[in-house]
Parts: sequence; C-alpha cells; structure tokens
Amino acid sequence: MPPLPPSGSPRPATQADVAREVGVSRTLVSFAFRNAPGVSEVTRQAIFEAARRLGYRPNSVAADLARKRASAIGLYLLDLHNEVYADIFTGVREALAGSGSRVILAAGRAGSEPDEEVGPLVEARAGVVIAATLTSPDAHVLELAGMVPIVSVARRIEGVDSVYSDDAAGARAAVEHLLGLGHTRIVHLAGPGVDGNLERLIAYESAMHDAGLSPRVVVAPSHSFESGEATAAGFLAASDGPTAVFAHNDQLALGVREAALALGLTIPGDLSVVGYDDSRGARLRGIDLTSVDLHAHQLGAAAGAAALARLRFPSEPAVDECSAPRLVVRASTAPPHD
Amino acid sequence: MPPLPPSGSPRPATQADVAREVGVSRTLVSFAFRNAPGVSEVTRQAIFEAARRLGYRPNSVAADLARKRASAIGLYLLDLHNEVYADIFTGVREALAGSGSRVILAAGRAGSEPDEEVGPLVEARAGVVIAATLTSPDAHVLELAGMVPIVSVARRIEGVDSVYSDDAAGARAAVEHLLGLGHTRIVHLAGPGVDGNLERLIAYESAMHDAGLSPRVVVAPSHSFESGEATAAGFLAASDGPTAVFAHNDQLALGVREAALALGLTIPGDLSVVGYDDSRGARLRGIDLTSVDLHAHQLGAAAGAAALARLRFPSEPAVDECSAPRLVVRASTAPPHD
DNA sequence: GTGAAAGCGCTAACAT
DNA sequence: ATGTTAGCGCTTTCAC
Repeated sequence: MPPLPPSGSPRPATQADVAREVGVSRTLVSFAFRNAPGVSEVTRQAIFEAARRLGYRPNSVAADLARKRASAIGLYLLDLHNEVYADIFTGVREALAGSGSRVILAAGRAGSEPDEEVGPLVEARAGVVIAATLTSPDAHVLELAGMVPIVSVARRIEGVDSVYSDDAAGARAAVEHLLGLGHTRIVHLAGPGVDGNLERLIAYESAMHDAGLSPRVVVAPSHSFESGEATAAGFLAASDGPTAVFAHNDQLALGVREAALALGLTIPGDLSVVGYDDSRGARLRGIDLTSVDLHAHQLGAAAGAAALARLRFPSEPAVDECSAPRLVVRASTAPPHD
Repeated sequence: MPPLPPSGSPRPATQADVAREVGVSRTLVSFAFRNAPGVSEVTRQAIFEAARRLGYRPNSVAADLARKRASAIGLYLLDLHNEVYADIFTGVREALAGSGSRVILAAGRAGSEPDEEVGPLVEARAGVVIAATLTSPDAHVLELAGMVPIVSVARRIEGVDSVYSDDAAGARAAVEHLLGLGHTRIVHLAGPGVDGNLERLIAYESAMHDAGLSPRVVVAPSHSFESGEATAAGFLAASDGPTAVFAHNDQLALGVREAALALGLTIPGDLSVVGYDDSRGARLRGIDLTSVDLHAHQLGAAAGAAALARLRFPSEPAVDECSAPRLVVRASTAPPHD
C-alpha cells in the first residue's frame, strides 16, 4: 500500500492571511513580528495565536527586498569533504551567534569554474560573502567585490577583507623540519595551480634553495585524497624517489601515505610525510601525521567578526588579519634511513 | 600602511538600470536574461553588454517572489564535521545538475534545538527541503512538512518523501558479525536518544536477545568523535568491560578506538570495534575499521531526484525508498581472545 | 494604537 | 519586437 500523500503544500500563509484572520491590518502584523513598538499587548497575542494556527512563517526574502538591505551573510566553502571547512564554518557561526543575521551556505562543486558557486550567494543578495577559499585570480575577485563585500578566508587579497594564516611561515617550518631531519630528496605535492594557492609552494622552493637543494614539485590535479594517492603512486615508484613529501594539505598527504603503504614502504622509515591543516584524520593514533595547524576555527571566527563589521561600516578600510600557524610534529616524520 | 578601502558596494545594479542604459523597457531586459523569445539579437547583445558594464547580477530572490514559485531547493545537513553529509551533498548536487534549480544549504549547529536550522530554509522560501538528517519527533516534522515539502534522507517518516537505508538490517549484520566471531560482551554505543535514531539500537537489542545475550547500551551525548572518546573512556575501564563495541557511527567508533588505544588495549586483540557509515577515516590503512556502508552518495542522488519530482508533482504520493546497506569487514574485528 | 499607500526588483499577462 | 500594467510578501513613511 503506498504511503499517504504528503500533507500537501498549499500557498504558504502570508501576513495578509494573518491580518484577515485577526481582523487587523497587515501593518500591525508586520509590526508585531518585528517586536516594533505600537502594538497593544492583546492585539499582539491575537496575532501570534492566529499565526500559529495558520502556520505562518515570515518570508525573510520578501522582508529583505522591502527593507532594501540584506540580512543574510553568505558563506562559501570550497570543499565540504575537507574537514577544515567544517571548522571554519563552526567558527563563523560562533562569531555570528546573536547577531540576528542568517547564514546562507554554498559549497564548491567538482567540475565547476573557479569560484562559480559564489554566484548564487550574490544572486541571493547576501549582504556580505565570506569566502573560504577563493581560487580565481585576484582581478576576478576584485570584480566580484564590486558587487558584494567579500571577506576572504585563508587567502590574502589586496583591497578585500582578508583573514588568513601565514602560509609562507607554515610551509617553511614544515620544510625546515624535514631538512633538519637530514632529508634532501623532498618532494612538494602542490595543489592545482590556481591563484592564492602559491604561498606554500613558493616557501617550499625558497627553503630548498636556501639549503642548496633543488626543489622537486609535483602538481596534483585536485586537493582530494584520491588525487594525492594517484599522483603519489607515480612519483614514489620512480627510482631516486623522495625520502620525504610535503603535501599542500592533509587530504593529499593521507593519499600519499596510502600510496606509499600500498607500495610496501614504511612511514616514517622509508618515507616521511608532512601535511597541512592538522585535521582530525592527521591526529588519529596510527596515522600520526606531522602537519601544520592553521587554526581554522579561529580563522572562521575572525572572518565572521569581519563580516559583521563590514556590514555595519561599509566603507572602512579592508582588514588584513594574518595569524601564525603551528607545526605539529608527529610520528610520520623521521630521519631518512639511508 | 593600511590597505585600500574595499571597492565599496553602492546599490547593486537592477534591470531598470540596464534598461535605462540601453534605452529599452525593463521587460526586455527581463526577457533577455531568461532567454525568452521575442528579443531581437541586436537588442539582446546591447543588453548583455550594458549589464556587463554595470555589473548587473539578477536578483534571484526578487525573481522567485514575482514568479510565485521557488526555484531554490533547500538542503539541510546535520553535521558538516561528518563526512557522510558531504557525500550526501555531492549526490544531491549531481541529481540536480542541469535542473536549473539553485541549492541553498543549511547546517546543524552544536547547541541548537533539533532541526532548528531547517527554519531559515523555509523562511528563505525554498520550494522543497531535503533534510539529512532530521532529529525531531515525527509529529514535528509533519508540521514542518505542512509549510514546505520535505524529503527526509536517512530516516523514514510516514507521509513524507523518505529516502533511506535499512538501518535495522545494517545494524543486525554488524552485531551478527560480532556474534559470529564469538563475542558475548558487546556494547552498543548509541547516539543521542532522538527520534529517527532508534533503528540501529533496536536492531542491536533484538540481535542480542536472539542470541540469548543481554544488551548493554551506552548513550553518547552527541555523534562526535570527542563524545565517543569520552564516553568510551568510561565504560572501557570498567571491570567486566566489553570485548566488542558497535557504535552508532564511524565518528563515535573512531573515538572508541582512540580511548581504547589510550588505555593500552589493542584492536582487535583486546577489543573489536564496528562503526557505521564507512567513511574515509574508516578506510585508511592503519585504521581499517569494520563499518556499515549506507551508500550516502546514492542516498543523496535519490533524494535530489525525489525533490525534483516533488517540485513538479506536488500532490503525488510520498516516495518511500529503502536501500540495502553493506557490512564492510576490515581489521578492527576479530574473535575475542579470552 | 492602528491603517493606507508607496515601493523593493522582478515576472507575467496583456497590449501595441 | 517592444512597452504597459499589475502584482509577489513585505517594510516603511505618514496620516488618523
């Protein structure tokens, strides 16, 4: 027997319906729902009661339209599969708690153009968009910023509110850790070559040069675990393979780890691996991945605060908040054994 | 030196601005942007050109309001920190690709009321809300469903479109696997006691009863890793502790694993652990967690399809799609050694 | 304390 | 092919 039809969705109730039910004007209903002064207690109660009966829910979209200012804050997250973005999300939410602003989310999609999914946020007229992480060129971001204020998370963009971590310092710390252990054949597994993704790469190259070594960079097609695994399967098998890999993020690093173990290599015996993000996976016993913590949660909270400020003071100078990351050494790194 | 002020956000351009610029009526601009027939090619080009120059972006919110039907599909994800929801998200997106419908996301928050965060989706007037996973009582969900069609993911709700996995079968398979290995002291680490979260618990109890054993249920305060770790630290230390734990999800299971290892127990030597979701973490070498795969990606895709159908046929009977989960046996389970 | 009227940016008949 | 007009659900002066 097929289940019952869903409770049907007739036209949702409007303020007009409530007003008619109570026998007052629409204005009063509007006032009542915004706790505006000038509604007698008895009328207010009657209105709420009728609203409950009718299942009335305010239409925030129509309200914003009429009010001519957006109450929504857009939050763009590049990759839901990467836990870092969940941390950023939590931080943002925390900063926004009690501010009375709705958050509307958008997330990156596999095959889309860089930052394409930010579009819906501006078309939905978010008052400000917190973006973690933008991947299109600065010029394009600035163009976007002309339509809606942008708060860039984890990437510095001149002229746009930016809340980020010092990637150069983090990457340099990671490479120097490896260098200090005695490694010389260190591969950097970079993320796709998009704008705002280069700091770690550059810091790696510079640290290698400073040590008198030649950089060996391999670019992964995406930031995912799978992509790290597949890419590493290639360069690990080569003769004269690396004794250490510094990956752009933990996902890639875990992929490298998987590929290495599949080839019969041991970690850190045959291969040292360093990631970036210090995510949950890195911290599990048995994984113990050395990684760089960029304090994603705090980054999110700072971004949330910046967004609120931008909403209130549209023409203040852009904030530029850089925080220091921290290298967390675990058991995935050791001196090379040859 | 402080950075430059952000490019400022004057009033965003509207169709009226574009129309004025080109010297045509607003209607034509509206038509042009919706690729409606009846606009000469030259006018259309002029319109697009002017729009580009002015930085015009359509206001999807105003469009929906005028059109009197929502083009947005709401997607509620209970916990961004749980990778399963990212899989569901990906599946939904896939199913919706090319349907021309925007997706607006909302995610659960730590301290909020059950399903509270679905509210913004209905207030933003989503045409249908895909909810993964609802935690409030059926009655409350049905009330919600009176305001907007709901597609419930991973939980069956009578009278509401439901796309879910057979939790009873999955849980029973997990417990019987443990039973088959010879375990008798099996603890079930359950999620918080909310509606729609009981199937696994009940199946566990029934499987234990069928085996002539008495169930030992411990309820975790949340679904998180931390909560699993803290809770397990308690019951593992007890004398007469379990030889196996079946957790409500992988996060909890990984927390149990961590607590066990911290106590010096070995897995699966001293303790067998089974999770649920078959997430990335479970599959890592060195973790090798036995788990139940509920095919989150497919669940998401099916939910997306159901949402589209519901949008087109508002009064069709509710769909009720149940799929079979699969137990994936890995190295975290073995016969008890005493 | 309450209501009438205008308008937010857009779509959708209905003209022309 | 192009323009006019009337709303969508709401907020917001400004009267009463």
